[in-house]
Parts: sequence; C-alpha cells; structure tokens
Amino acid sequence: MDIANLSIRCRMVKKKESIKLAKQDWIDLGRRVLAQKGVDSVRVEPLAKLLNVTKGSFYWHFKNREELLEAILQDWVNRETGGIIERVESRASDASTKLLHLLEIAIQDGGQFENAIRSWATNDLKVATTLDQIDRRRLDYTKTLFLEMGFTPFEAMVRARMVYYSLIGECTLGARANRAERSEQIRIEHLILTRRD
Amino acid sequence: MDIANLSIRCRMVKKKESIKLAKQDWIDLGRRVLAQKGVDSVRVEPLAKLLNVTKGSFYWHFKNREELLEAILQDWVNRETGGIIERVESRASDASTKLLHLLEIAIQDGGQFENAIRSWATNDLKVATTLDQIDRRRLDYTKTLFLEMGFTPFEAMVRARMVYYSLIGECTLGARANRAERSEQIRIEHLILTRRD
DNA sequence: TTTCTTAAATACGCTACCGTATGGTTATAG
DNA sequence: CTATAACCATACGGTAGCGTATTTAAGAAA
Repeated sequence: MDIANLSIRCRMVKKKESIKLAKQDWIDLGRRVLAQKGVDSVRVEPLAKLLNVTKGSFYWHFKNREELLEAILQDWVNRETGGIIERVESRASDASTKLLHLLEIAIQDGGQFENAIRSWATNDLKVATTLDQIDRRRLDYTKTLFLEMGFTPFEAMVRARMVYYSLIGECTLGARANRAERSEQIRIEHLILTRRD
Repeated sequence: MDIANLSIRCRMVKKKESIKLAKQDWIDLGRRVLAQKGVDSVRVEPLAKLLNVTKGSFYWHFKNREELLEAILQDWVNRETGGIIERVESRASDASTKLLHLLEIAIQDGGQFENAIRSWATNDLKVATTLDQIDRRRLDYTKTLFLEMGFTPFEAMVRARMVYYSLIGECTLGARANRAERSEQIRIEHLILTRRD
C-alpha cells in the first residue's frame, strides 16, 4: 500500500465538500504512518498534508506532537484490550485448540504496526513499559493454556515463551513462505510444543 | 551506557593533542548510535559533536550521510561473516551440542545492534534485502544442524525457524529473567526441539 | 624552505519541521 | 438572525540538520 493512499476520506458529504476532522482522524492516520514508516515519520506537517488541511487544524486538536504520539499508543492499548486473546478465547474450547488458533492468527496480518511499536519502544521508556505490560499479559495467557494441558508451571512458561517468540518472529521476519506451506508448518510447531515425553 | 560516553578516544598522542580521524572512526561511532537510538538518530552534525570535530571533517571522509549509513551496514555484514556460526562451529562436535551453544550465545549480548538493523530494514529496501540474506544464511545453517540429527528436511526447517525465532525473540523482548533461570530454560527449549516421537 | 596532501574549521544558503498568534469561516443553538 | 464555538488557514519566528564553498593548518615530500 502506498503512502499516498493513506489519506482518509473521512465523513465526506455529498461531493467535494470535506467536513471537519476529529481527533480520531489524526490518530488513525498517525497509526498508519507509524506502521509503514516508523515513529520518526509521524510528523504533524506531513500528516496535515495527507489530510489536506494545514497544521492549524492539528494544533486545535492536540497540544503538540507528543500528545498525538501518546494518543496513538493509548489507542493501540485500547484496541489490544479485547483483542487477540478474546478472539481466541471465544472460538475454541480446549487449550490445545486455542493454542493452534493463536498461532494461526499470527500469520493473518503482517504485524507491521506492532513491529513499529516494538521498535519505537527501544527509544522511549514510556512506550517500553507499556509494551512490556502487553507482552506480559499475552505471555501469561499463553502460559495458562499450557497449564490447562497439564504441564508444570516451569514447562508451561518455557513453552509459552517459545510460542510468543514464534508470534513475534513471524511478524519480524518477512521470510514467510506461501500460505499453504506455512499452515503446515504451524501444525508441526503446534505438535512439537504440545508433545510430552 | 550513556550516549555521552560514546565519543571515542581514538588514537590520541601525548596529552590533549587529538590526531586526525579515519573513516572507520565515524563508522564505529555511527554503529553505536544506531544501536542505541536507531537510524534516524545517526545524523552527521550530532556525530561530529560527539567526536569533537565539525562536520567539515565528515564531508571529507564521506560524500554524504547516505554513504555513512551504507558503510555502517556493510561493516555489519563484514563482522557477521565469520561471526556466530563460526564461533559455534569451532567449539562443538555433534549437531545437538552445537545447537545448544547457538541458543546460549543468543543470551550473551542484548542484541541491540541487530535489533536496530532489523527495525531499520522496515523502512529501507536495501537494508531489508541485506538482512534477508543474513537471515537466510543463519536459518540454513540451523537447518543443517537438525538434518545432521536425522530430521526430515521439512521437520528440520520448522525446527530451525523455531530456534531462530527464539534467538530473535530473546533480543527483541527485554523480558529476560535472571541468568540462572534463563539457562535452565534454554536447556528445556533445547530438549523440546530435539525430541522426536 | 617551499610545496603538496590530508584533515578540519568556518561560513553560508537551504529545507523541513515545530509551535504560536491571529484572524476567517461555518454550523448551529437560542 | 445573530452569537458562539468548533474548525481551519495564514503568517510568522525559531531550531536542527544537510550539503557546499572556501579557507586554514599541519605533516610529508621535494
């Protein structure tokens, strides 16, 4: 997707009459730019250009650039709450199947946004701690799946880590093979991680 | 490590008489800044300040900023060639032990530099392809280890991926527990990945 | 010593972006 | 129909960084 196509047609009326923007419009665009180009590329004037307004608009909605960045991060946390875990939890019954679903979900989206956040976190303490909390929550959840399967706490943790590493790795490495082959891989991974002595 | 301490005392003579810089001095500093702050922070004027010279020096050694970035990347590739794989290959005998060493090496260094490169790659095609080659080489090597252990090519590949994901994951997540506990984890991971039906 | 080469300083113009101040427009509530 | 609030444009001053052109200095070579 090109960056030119990022500009949102947001709540137009009739023909070429573009209506006022809301705070969320800036956040949404900011999120996309963040995902594609990294934090350092989410700057107010370029964003304004993409929205076909001047920064005069921006500084009405936000105190400064920092406030936008915080909003983007918070927006991510909100989306995250009630995210992957809930999706998995709702569809499956036994822990092993849930785990399989978890692995499958990972290959759905390229995870560019999450990736951008992760790299953002390396230069920003606030982001780092936020991300750390999310990581911990997801790791804990994964661990409970293995606990349900009857593994000891320690074994469950190790396996949870390995699953989570796979999730991150899938996003980080672009080296994804074709879908079919990957699906088969996932099945094997699942097998390896759930097998016991 | 603070960024202030990055400035290199490079080939001084006698007392406060600092001698001329070489291209490599800029590359070295660039690498450190890259590791700590990301590509967008390796800019020529700040670098010059850290080296206690003006950018006049920089533009004698390099055509422009881009050329420095390329040099840094190339420098990394060079260091990488004859890196981890060779270290593992030299010390161990059988494939299984090599694999264990590989996992152990991963937790030695925080991998900040590699991390920075990886995030750099998301916004730069040339870096991306370079990184991809490195990834492929390391994955291939890991795969051969599993082949030596007698796994089928497909099983070997899946397991290799899982190992590599763990390596990356270790670097990416700061969530490293204490050394002793981690060591024990590695042992288990190794067990899980080498066990067969 | 003079000259040549390498390394660095200095000074400059340029662009991108930040944030502010101020004024203009449009929708809508009273 | 007007007053207010919400939204946006315009114009401005400021900083950081890029890259160039020119000059200075110091060591090697002649």
